[in-house]
Amino acid sequence: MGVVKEENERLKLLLCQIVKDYQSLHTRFLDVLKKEEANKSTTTPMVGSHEENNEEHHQLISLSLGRSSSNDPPKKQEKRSSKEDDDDDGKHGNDGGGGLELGLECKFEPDGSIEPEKNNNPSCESSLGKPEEEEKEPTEVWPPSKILKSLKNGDEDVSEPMQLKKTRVSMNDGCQWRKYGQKIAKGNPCPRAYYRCTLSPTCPVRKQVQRCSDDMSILITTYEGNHNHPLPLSATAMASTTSAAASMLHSQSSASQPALPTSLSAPTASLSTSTTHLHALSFNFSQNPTPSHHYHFPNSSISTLNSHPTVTLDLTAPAPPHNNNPSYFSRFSNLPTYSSSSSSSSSSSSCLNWKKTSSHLTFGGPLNNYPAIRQSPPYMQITNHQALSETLTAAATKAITSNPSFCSALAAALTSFVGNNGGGGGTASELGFASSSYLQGKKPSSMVNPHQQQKQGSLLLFPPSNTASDPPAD
DNA sequence: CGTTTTTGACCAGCGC
DNA sequence: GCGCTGGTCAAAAACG
Repeated sequence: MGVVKEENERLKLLLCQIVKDYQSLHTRFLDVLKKEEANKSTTTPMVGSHEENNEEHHQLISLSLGRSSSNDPPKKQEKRSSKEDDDDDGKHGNDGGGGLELGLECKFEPDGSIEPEKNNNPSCESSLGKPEEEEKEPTEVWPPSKILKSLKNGDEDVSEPMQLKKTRVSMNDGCQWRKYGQKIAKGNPCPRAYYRCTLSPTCPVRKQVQRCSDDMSILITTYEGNHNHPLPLSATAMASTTSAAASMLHSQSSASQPALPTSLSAPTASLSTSTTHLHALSFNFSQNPTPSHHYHFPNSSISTLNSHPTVTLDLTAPAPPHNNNPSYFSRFSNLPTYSSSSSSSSSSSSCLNWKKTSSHLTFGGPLNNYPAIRQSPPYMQITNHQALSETLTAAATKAITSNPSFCSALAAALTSFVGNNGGGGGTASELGFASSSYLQGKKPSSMVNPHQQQKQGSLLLFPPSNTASDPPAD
């Protein structure tokens, strides 16, 4: 039904355009007739001149169609013929040379579909299509083979064959992963991919990658387990950044709701990313009835408003002069699962849904326990927000500036983590987070604006290190 | 030829 | 018990 509706909408738009085109042509035709009448009244009617006028007439009409004859929909020619039924001597001799153009912009493919390179990314604008024709394509699963196929059909990617050939996944989060399964999950037409960490044969870390159903340019990554081996530097850098963020979230949540572990609602992370710049990151903690704490990384935020902690990384908009005003973030707070940046430039959003297992939320993260770092208890107690914010700022800045993927990507995410019990002292067997990351070289360009192809990146949230966490307060 | 991805099958947990 | 769903396995295919 969705597909049919969309097709219907497209046809409606097309019909509107054709009608408009027809009216325009009709007006021009009347003008031509008037001119012709005027000429007739001032010159002696002769056969030769009549033919000449006819020829001119045909030419004008033909030019006014403004479309190549080969692609003209039959309807148009019919219209023209009906207009010229008084001299139907077969004149399809439109020389098609320059002249007036009332082109519809959209090309008709042999199969009847509208050509403008459809872009599944709602935030992308086709440079060919009319804005009103840019409707969301139905969500669709994009296996690599299909992606490649679709890319081959397009012409915009011819200049980037390297990207097309690359089908293997390379998760740029500092670890190496091997895909071991794929499944269509309920509620999301995009398949969920399952990866194992291959840095160590015995590493139990798993991660799941799935496209956001709302914006398929966004990938949602969920980690589970703990690495039993050293992490690469790149992963460590991100870990230091994201663990701090996670710590803050967790701290806030646990501090305010120590006895209600399961009441920590699945946080929603939304992030906007730009194609080239990561502007900043900001953390806004507001919890009733306590005053809000706001940590500012320009244009981005992580907030734990009430029961819906939200992480927002707006990497597109320039930093407002004083965006530590909570209202700046209000648009992102309390969003159910998804929020979109209002960025006028290319942007996309992601929603990260927390996975809830049993009675506790889990997110896993590429946790690194090795060699001596033990997984932190489910609750981290952070008492000095100011100090932490500074640490976080430094860590984030360092990680962001040192890792190009941050700059090119978007993506990112969030989270929360959680313990599996509220009373503290639980088994703490699960700790994690979700984040957005990207599939390098696997991103179907048919789904993104070419200008956005560099936007994907990753922001990984790692569990806090021992230095940033304490045992549960209670 | 070794590694990785794909994909159908299998299994377990859960709700009805 | 049955069906649905999510996670994993493993053989085949694809890739480099």
